[in-house]
Amino acid sequence: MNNDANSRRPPTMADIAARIGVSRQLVSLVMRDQPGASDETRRRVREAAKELGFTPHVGARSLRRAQSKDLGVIFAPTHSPEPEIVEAIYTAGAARGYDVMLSAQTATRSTDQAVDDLLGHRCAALIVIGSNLDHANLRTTAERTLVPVVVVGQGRRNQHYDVVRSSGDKGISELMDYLAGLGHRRIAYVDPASMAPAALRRRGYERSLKRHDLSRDLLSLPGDSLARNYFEEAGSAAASELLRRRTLPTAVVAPNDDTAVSLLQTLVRNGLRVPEDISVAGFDDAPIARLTSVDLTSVRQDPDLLGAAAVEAAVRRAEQLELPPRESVIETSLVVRGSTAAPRRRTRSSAAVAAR
Amino acid sequence: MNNDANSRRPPTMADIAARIGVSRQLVSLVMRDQPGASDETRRRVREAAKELGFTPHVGARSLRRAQSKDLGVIFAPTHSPEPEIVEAIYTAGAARGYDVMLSAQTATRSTDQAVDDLLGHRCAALIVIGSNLDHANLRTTAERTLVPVVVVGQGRRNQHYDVVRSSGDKGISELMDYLAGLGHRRIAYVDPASMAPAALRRRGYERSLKRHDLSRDLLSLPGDSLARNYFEEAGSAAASELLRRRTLPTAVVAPNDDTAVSLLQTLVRNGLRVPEDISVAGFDDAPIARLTSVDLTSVRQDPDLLGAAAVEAAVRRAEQLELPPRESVIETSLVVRGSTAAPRRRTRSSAAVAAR
DNA sequence: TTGTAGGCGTTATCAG
DNA sequence: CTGATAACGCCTACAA
Repeated sequence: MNNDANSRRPPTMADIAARIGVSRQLVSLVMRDQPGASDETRRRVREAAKELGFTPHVGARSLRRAQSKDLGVIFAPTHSPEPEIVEAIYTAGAARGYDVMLSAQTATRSTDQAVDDLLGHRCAALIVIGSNLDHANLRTTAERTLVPVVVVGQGRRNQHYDVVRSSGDKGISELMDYLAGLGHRRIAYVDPASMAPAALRRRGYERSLKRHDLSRDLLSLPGDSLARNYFEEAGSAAASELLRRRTLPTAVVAPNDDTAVSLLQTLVRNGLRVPEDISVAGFDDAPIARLTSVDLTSVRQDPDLLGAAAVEAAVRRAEQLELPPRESVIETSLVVRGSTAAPRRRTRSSAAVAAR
Repeated sequence: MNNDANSRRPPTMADIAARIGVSRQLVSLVMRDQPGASDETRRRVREAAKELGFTPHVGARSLRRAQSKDLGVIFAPTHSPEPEIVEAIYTAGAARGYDVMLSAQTATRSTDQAVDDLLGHRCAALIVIGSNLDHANLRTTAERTLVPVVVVGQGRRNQHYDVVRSSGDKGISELMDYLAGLGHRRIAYVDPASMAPAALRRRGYERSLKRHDLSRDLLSLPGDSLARNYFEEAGSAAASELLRRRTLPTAVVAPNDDTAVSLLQTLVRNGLRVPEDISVAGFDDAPIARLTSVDLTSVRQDPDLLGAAAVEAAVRRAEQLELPPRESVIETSLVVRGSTAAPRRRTRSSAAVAAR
């Protein structure tokens, strides 16, 4: 009855046109929602397309079209806030009429491979999320690309690519203001040495110390940010270091939630109560911070806003290539949860630890 | 010196050919590593390609080529084991000469949209990871697709699409054997009602009860698996229910790690010690289980094997469409960590809870 | 080893 | 609204 098994060729616009007796270009018009077809014809075209299971060939389309409407996105699928930003990019892109093409960056697949993949599809712009490339590499990439590049999460304003990041310094400052306002006088800060956006956040801590006349208590953790579970191990290590002390700070801040949660859990497992004995806060407001069983105070870095800003930057320059790249800074906001509270009057907590 | 700002057109094979004075087809030959060009010519072509920043237009290529070498992958970027499976698919696909095209499934982007996206690129096969579609929908999708569909993580053998899943029932059985072997006689099981692969895992629990002559203790949790943090909330809710009891089981098993970790944390926050007072185990061996501060015993569901099996199924049917779909079952393995131990002789733990 | 010719499915232009 | 024609960049076949 049907064609044989080898008629696996997907239907084309010509097939639709033949089926309902109109021209190919009319079908094309309808598929693009362009004026020039009657409502009745539109209906018949759409109906036939559905019956045949027609899907436009995007390769042919991009071959013919002058300009692409695709945003290429490079991301690390298993790296904490990146998938959320990707979802936001889909939403923001759709709102501006852009499709999204994903390309993963993994242990066995370099950023350059992902770039070539997306360039091969002739994307209108590239959005690179949390790349492990440094500025020199990113610059080289942006130069060979011919297409605007937007870097999300790291970097500073420069003339080669757009930068979209959150205001980590101000976010940490606000968190410190809140803790100091609660009465905390000794606030420790965990610093995972090899984390790209960490420098900015630490600056927020350092400046807050002066503003509130607090003493500095920096726990610097070495390591490789690409190593599996680096952030979590940094949190555990910081907790262990604290637990070895005779007196504890009344609060600890970490520049990401993975580290903060790991720190918090290690403290709790060792008999401390949070926030009664010690307050803990993080950065990101990652899903893990929102768990009712974690309930971590954190500085929210809105993935939706980051994604939207990245799309805006990409579209802006895709449509006007001569514009210079910009830097977009996304405001953070403090999310107070149950892991922080006013310190106790006397440092009974440290006594409790010493007694263990 | 150079062309003007509007010469943003990416270089083509013709440009390369013109530059070094050879024919376009020779360039094509070289780019495809086909025989028919001298080594010297090859070198010059590659050099010119690099200088010009040439990237082959995959749209044009797919338009011309008879068969595609792309695997389309549909996944939910923020859903726990999926990104890891995606990474594995990249590796396995590359080993077989296939590229990977990703398309995300989000709260605002349906599976069908992702399917259309990938079909538009004329992928050779579709791999659908953890879709929220039921069998009827998946079947309809597979039928309209003309291209083989592989479903990862759920479903049973059928004649419309391939199924690649892990042996959840056997995995849970093995875990139960281990716990019973430690001396546990009362083992509770958390069952998030709306989780796709949960039914199979629960069957493993049920069967183990008979084998070890244990009494059944099933905590059934309602909810919508697409809701944010559903699994975590299920874990917290299960913990709360346990804490209300006068006597506790000596062990609790959950069919995924998110639920198990949330359960564990809630128990710890309420003063129980794990594993001294109660053992907790999960399923997935997700990264979160490996945190030193969580250290959760779990049933490992190897994302690399799942990804490799999915690629194998996809390639197999892409290259021989007439073959019937198969079901591939990936063996799980028990990963014992610190959250499980032999129960205490007397149920002091329950007394401790009652005293709170 | 190189050249010539044609076509993949779509978009675009222009005259009817 | 249709029909004719061309083009996008690449691949394939075949002839030189």
